[in-house]
Formats: sequence, structure tokens, C-alpha cells
Amino acid sequence: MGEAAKRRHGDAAEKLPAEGTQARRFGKTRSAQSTALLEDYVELIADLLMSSGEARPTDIARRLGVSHATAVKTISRLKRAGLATARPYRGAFLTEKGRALADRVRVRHRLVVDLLRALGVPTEAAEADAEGIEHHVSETTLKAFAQYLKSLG
Amino acid sequence: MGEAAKRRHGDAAEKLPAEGTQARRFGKTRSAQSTALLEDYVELIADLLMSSGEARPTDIARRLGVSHATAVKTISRLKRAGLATARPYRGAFLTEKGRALADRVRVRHRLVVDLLRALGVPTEAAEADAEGIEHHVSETTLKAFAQYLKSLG
DNA sequence: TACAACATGTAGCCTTGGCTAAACTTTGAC
DNA sequence: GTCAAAGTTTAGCCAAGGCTACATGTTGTA
Ligand SMILES: [Mn+2]
Ligand SMILES: [Mn+2]
Ligand SMILES: [Mn+2]
Ligand SMILES: [Mn+2]
Repeated sequence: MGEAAKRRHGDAAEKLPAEGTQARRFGKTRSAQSTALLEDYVELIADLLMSSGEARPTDIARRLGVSHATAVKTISRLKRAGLATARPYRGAFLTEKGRALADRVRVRHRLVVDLLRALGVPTEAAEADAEGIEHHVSETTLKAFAQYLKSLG
Repeated sequence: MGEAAKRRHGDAAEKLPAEGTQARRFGKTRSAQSTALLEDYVELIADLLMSSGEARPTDIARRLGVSHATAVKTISRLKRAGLATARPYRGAFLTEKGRALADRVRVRHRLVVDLLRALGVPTEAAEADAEGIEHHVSETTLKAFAQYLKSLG
């Protein structure tokens, strides 16, 4: 480790979290990230199905700001994950599991936006930030958010 | 688009954000994600340098819960980005730019954790969730957080 | 001083999530 | 009914961020 370094700096050491603890936290973050995209897709597909009756690759792509080819590939991943089905040239549909996820994700999205707005964050910033934040909010934290909002009446 | 579908569902349409608006939001989220890892690395390297005088690949890897090979590759990316330097077998060091980023990131991390705790989120959940949330909090939202915390005294 | 233990670096593999280009279907306007 | 426009699919490329395996370097201790 470098005993010299240890002696030189060790005494003034700040308290870092234990290695294992920190590793677990970062691991959670990584796993949240790997599901974030799928969550946004099912939420969006649910919205499109609700509002227009179909969720076509091009529409999805435009709303996400990616190419249609990217959307098609991600829809494949949704299928592999058992969250969606797709009929050729008819767009995407959600499985039971996909609908359940979409519902949870939509509720969570709303809650995060509402909380941010309650704290005085302007609407557009709240919506934009929530799109990323939502995927990293645990059940525990979500409950605290709901509690706080309830306390405001 | 399918006129039948449009007629069947269009009337009960829910109000989605405009396509461009939604695309911009998702784009911001994507770009935040691409910098998230670099932010965590510079923050961790700064912490390790402070507490032990050196930031070696193996230590970084253990704290992140990844293999040392992964850490080495990411340190290369930090170098490419002008955030860090590394002397063979002496670990990583931050450039001026890296130190500046680390400072900003540390302040933001603190603020997010403090806010979550102020809302009643238990410490460990607050720390774990903050590790992901922090990367998606805009300056605007950060100010609102600070404001709220100040209002609590 | 030698050497075993440990740290480092490198190579090669995989998945995810972007992209463009080109071929193919569907659809709607005439 | 035709056919061009619009949408879909597929293929092939790239970078990021994981991994394991292996070769090489350093270092504390016997
Ligand atoms: Mn989102
Ligand atoms: Mn969302
Ligand atoms: Mn983080
Ligand atoms: Mn952090």
C-alpha cells in the first residue's frame, strides 16, 4: 500500500464508507441503470397505446430522440425480457408483465415529479430531472416521498 | 398511422408531452448517464487520495465492486477526458479539471443525501439512492434542494 | 538477497445502446 | 389500381463498460 503514504496521510484520514458497503451501493446503481431504458420504453409504449392505440417504432424513436433502428433493437430486448410482443408492421404491445411494470413506473414517475415540484423545482426541470432520477429511487425512498407529500395536504 | 386506430382511441387521448420536448428530456438523461461513471470515479479518487494519499486501481475496483481490469480501463478513459493522470504502479491522480469536477460532485452528493434524509429517508437508503440520483439533478433542482434545506434551518 | 504474494497491465470476449445504409412492406393519394 | 411516400426490418459499424485469463512488475519479509 505504501507505508510512507499511510503515515503521511493516514492520521488525517476522512471516514470513507466500508469497502463492502460502498461496493454494494455502486452495484445497486449499476443494476438500476441497466433496467432504466426498459422502464422508459414500457412506460412510453403504454402511453402510446393508450393515446393512439398503437406503438410503432418510428413514434417511439421520435419521442425518445433516437433512430428508428435503435428503437427496433430495444423492442427486441423488451421481447427477450418478456415485457413486450410485436407483430410485424403493427408495432409493439405489452405483456401482462410489461403492463404491470408500466403501471409501477408511471406511478413512480408522477410521484418523483410531484415531489420535486413540491420542493419548488420549476415544472420543466422537474419533468426532465425526474426522467433520470426515477430509476434510482428505492421503494423506501418512494414511501418517504409519498409521506412527505401527504403531510403537505 | 392507422386511421381506424386513430378514430377508435384518439378521442380519449391523454395529453402526452410534445414529441420534441419529450425527446429533449430523454436526451438529457442519456447524456447524464454517459458522464455518471466518470463523476463517480473522480469523486472516489479524490476521496482515496485524501484519506490514504494514493488511489490505486485495485482499491478503486474493490470500492466500486468491479474487477481491477475494469478500473484500469476506466482510468484510461479519465486520462483521455483530461480528468486524471496515472504513473505506472503509483495509481491515479487528478488534473486541475478533475479536482474541480470532484469538488462539484462531492458537494452535490452531500446535498442530495442531506435532502433525502431531511425528507425522512433512512441513512443507508439515502446514501444508496443518492449514488444514482445525483447524476440526474440539474443546477436548477440543486438550488431548490439547497433552498429547502436552508428553510429548515 | 531472494522470492512469494500482491498489484498492474494487456488481450480478448460479451452485452448494451447508439448510428447509417439498404432492402422490403404497407398504405394512402390520385 | 398504381405507385410514391412512409414505415419496417436487417445488417454492419462503433464506443462504453462489464468480465476472465495471463503475463509482467513491485515489494515486504523471511
Ligand atoms: Mn426515465
Ligand atoms: Mn419516466
Ligand atoms: Mn454516483
Ligand atoms: Mn457520489
